[in-house]
Amino acid sequence: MSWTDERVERLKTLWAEGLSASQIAAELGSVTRNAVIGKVHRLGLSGRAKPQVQAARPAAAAAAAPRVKSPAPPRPVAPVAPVAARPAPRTISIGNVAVKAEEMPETRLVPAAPRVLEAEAIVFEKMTILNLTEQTCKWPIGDPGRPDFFFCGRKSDSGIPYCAYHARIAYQPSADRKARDKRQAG
DNA sequence: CCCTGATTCGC
DNA sequence: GCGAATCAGG
Repeated sequence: MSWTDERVERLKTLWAEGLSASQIAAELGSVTRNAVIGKVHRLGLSGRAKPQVQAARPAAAAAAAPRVKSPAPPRPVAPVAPVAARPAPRTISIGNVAVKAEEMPETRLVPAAPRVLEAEAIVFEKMTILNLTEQTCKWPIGDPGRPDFFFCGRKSDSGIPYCAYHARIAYQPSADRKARDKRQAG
């Protein structure tokens, strides 16, 4: 695959939208982020409007993204294995306390503003599906199948599919679980 | 370790 | 022109 006019235009657009080189590489396919960066320099581009930083704050990043018109975003693919069986949490019980998803640390529900939803959906998909790795938290936020769905995305170490926060929820210590169950039972 | 863009230089 | 390797930084 080479830099056809079409792919160059796509590159310009995505770069202007603030996607990172690796995200653009994934979007275009058949190129590495190095190739993208090299091309960006040869084109004399450089310095995007709003750098997207990391994927850890999808709502904020998307809010900063330009509101571009775009075709309907492709449906997110079914989430990877560990996620599939787990419902998207709106509230989560920790002990006998229900925590709203909105209040979970460093997680955000996507604002419902329809006019920015299209741009957000694209960014989120890149940051969710394409950027999920062995060590990103796969706790789903929102409804899979909706364009504003995304994963928590924070770091998850040692082969655990969730970040430290969500791992605690997913894998409650037996003592805590027993205590909670006892309270609920009696 | 994860990621980012910048630069070099053999191809 | 291209992009892997490398560098420098968060």
